[in-house]
Amino acid sequence: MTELGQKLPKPVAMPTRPRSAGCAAADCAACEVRSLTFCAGLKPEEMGRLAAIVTRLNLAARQMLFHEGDSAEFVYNVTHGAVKLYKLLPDGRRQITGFLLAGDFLGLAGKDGYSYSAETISPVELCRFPRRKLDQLFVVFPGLEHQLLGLATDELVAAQDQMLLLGRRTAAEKVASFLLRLSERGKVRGQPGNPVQLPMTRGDIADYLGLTIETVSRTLSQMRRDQLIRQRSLTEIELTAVERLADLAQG
Amino acid sequence: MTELGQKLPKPVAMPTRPRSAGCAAADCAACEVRSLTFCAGLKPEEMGRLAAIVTRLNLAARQMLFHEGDSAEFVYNVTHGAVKLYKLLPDGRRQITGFLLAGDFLGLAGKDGYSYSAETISPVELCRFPRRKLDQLFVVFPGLEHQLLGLATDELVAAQDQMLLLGRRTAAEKVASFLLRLSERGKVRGQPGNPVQLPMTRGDIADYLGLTIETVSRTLSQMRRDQLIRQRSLTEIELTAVERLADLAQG
DNA sequence: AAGGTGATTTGATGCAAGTCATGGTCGGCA
DNA sequence: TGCCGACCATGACTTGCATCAAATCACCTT
Repeated sequence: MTELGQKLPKPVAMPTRPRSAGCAAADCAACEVRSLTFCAGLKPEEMGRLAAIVTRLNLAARQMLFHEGDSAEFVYNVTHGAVKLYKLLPDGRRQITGFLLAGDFLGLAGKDGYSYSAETISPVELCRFPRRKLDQLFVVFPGLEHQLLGLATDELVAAQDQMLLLGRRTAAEKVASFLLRLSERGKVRGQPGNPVQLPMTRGDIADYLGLTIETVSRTLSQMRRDQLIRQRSLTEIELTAVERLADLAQG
Repeated sequence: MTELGQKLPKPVAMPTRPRSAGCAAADCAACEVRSLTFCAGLKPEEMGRLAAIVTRLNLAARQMLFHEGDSAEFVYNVTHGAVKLYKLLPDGRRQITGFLLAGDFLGLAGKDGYSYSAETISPVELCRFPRRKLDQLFVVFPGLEHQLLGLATDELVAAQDQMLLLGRRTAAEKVASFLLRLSERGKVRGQPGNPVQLPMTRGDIADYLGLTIETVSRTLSQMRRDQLIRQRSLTEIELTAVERLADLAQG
């Protein structure tokens, strides 16, 4: 088990970002990640109605967006930074169910409120939509709900992949899969994709892969010895043998 | 690792069920499980349009509905029997991502086709809808897509629960959770909920919980010794101490 | 009733990953 | 500049679950 994140919500100074990218009410047209969100492919009129209900948020690292069980009043789009979603057992064991990067969506919830807690990893910028008002827009613009169903379906596919990983892959396969997936996600966002950025801690990675910190650390060390990766820094890993890494990931 | 299901698709004689419950074109109004499906709460006109595109299927046990990667041309509602969904690794390791019972929905897929294989466990009756025609109905009846988003959200919540189980629970906690969940699902369907029915094999349970057959068997034996359960038969388990079982499940 | 076959249970043993303990590294701050 | 605390790496050991190997059970078929 690892630290719980809630501990030490050290109030970090929140730098006001000068750049205004994202779904700001006045600026959705300039949003860099729009094509990845449910804001993609909307008509100008629909965009305007969306912009009218959105609130832009800036959060420092290690801030809670909401806790598991909270009534689900908002949905969010991440426009900058990284967020982790997790569930806890009463004794503190933690499972991270996802890492969100720029362009990712969160907030779908059943009748029991949010099914996970959400906490920022780095300073984050978000678009926040009141669920109630979004539901009203669905009636006028069914295409919006269609987009959302598409996102939910993608999430479901990813969740099933993660079940296969958690239930049936070995530690080395888990870590290799994780690095490759992060690399792919970088590419989709127009980033290099090869020196992979790891905004999360080893503890977060462990709780995402169903391992311990020590096993993650040892596995990365072994990959370094096997020349599969090179560690430029703690948060930056170069994949030096993507092909062999992919073989390893598949068993 | 366990048997793969594909082996021995022994052609079982398919009994033609006399009863015509389910979403048969002529009989959606009498469907026993409608309230659990996206057919719930539709207006008569919408029901009629749905009934016009549905095909009723009867399948024997151990039949494939489709394979992972197949192009996703249909979605299904299970009206009788049990279905398992699973993903395979190249070396044969298997993760079952879900068991479907009467009233459950399957077939949501991203652009790469179905993300899992689907195989019947027992004789099964299904309603099959062509995805293309369903999409056309969405344009006319947005409420249908709304229902579907609700179902997808519920599935997502369940998937996150399963990640917590696979990544962080012990073998005993996994089996206890599994039995309690099956009991709850029985209740929702108006069944007793206490002698729990297990239509799947020990191997299926193992591949669902990320364990081996032997560990599942040993864990059930231990629960029997601890008077937590009583085994009426291989497929029927009585929960004799639901409270203690729930404590065990939560760690 | 006998025999065959697959599914389940049980026991013995091994190993992958967890736990415990220690030391190193890095960044922030007085 | 040097202390401090969080994070990370690594060695020693422990253990939960997997693996391997039989035995038993459930159920068909003849």
